[in-house]
Amino acid sequence: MSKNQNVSDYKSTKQRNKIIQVLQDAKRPLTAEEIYLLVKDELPSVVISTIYRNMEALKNIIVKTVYNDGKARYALTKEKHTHNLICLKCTKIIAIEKCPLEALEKNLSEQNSFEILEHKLEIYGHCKDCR
Amino acid sequence: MSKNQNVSDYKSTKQRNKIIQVLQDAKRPLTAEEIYLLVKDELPSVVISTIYRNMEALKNIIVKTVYNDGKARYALTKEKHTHNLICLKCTKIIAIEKCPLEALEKNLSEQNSFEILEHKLEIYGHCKDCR
DNA sequence: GATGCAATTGCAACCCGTTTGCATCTAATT
DNA sequence: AATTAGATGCAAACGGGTTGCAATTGCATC
Ligand SMILES: [Mn+2]
Ligand SMILES: [Mn+2]
Ligand SMILES: [Zn+2]
Ligand SMILES: [Zn+2]
Repeated sequence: MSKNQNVSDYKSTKQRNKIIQVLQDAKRPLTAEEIYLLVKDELPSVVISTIYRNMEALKNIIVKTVYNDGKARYALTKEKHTHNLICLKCTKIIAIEKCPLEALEKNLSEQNSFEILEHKLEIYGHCKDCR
Repeated sequence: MSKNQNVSDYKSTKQRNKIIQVLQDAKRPLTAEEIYLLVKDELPSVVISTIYRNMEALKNIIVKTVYNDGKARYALTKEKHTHNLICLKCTKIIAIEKCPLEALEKNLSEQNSFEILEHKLEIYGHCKDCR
């Protein structure tokens, strides 16, 4: 713990700042590998464990979702959260702008005495081109 | 391919039959490890790769979902599909009986020209005991 | 019931996304 | 400039899942 009034002991490093920037610029949740490659463009010496450790360090502002391919995706919490239609044939991903659950969470929460903090929703099927 | 009229070349083995029975008796989606241990009670020589290979062989009647803990859960498709409220503190799992998406899938499908085959929904938060 | 053969299994090695120990570096405070 | 706790790079380890291979078994055919 620090002796002063700082809320956190987190330091501002070039790796961490670039990671946040990459996530801000992202149009969809990114894998650790994707973040790693984008950060590496600017900071060639970065390693992937730095990405993972920052996902943990920044977990208060990041939402993590493990897809069915076994890889986690990371996105900034403040970014408008979207869900995806994922094509099982061509793996194309179509973002859904409006979260279909928003309207339902209140009821769900009350009926089950459960404080809902986050949720994970992906929809799988065949896209227009693959039917 | 077989020469006769069989729809599939799948054999009925004691391992496979027991795996299906375990899934039928399950009250919630099970991990490969959980299935393995339950099958092992009756067939001590079974190995976990047999479980995984059967999850693949039986994929037409099984739905697989990878949770945020990185482990996949397996359930029979024909079983009433449920979703879970998962407590982030005590990992308790509360099943939701009615799928909140059913009502929305039709619209979603039409608006995006996407044939929806399955979906994955988990909700994370704090349960009554952990708030 | 014996034969033939492809599907299945057990076993061990492997894969790959993620985590961790440790020495070094660096941001931030004094 | 000195101090020091947090952050990084690197390499090794972890763990859920996969795979090559030889032996076994279900099942169709005789
Ligand atoms: Mn949502
Ligand atoms: Mn559903
Ligand atoms: Zn497609
Ligand atoms: Zn709880």
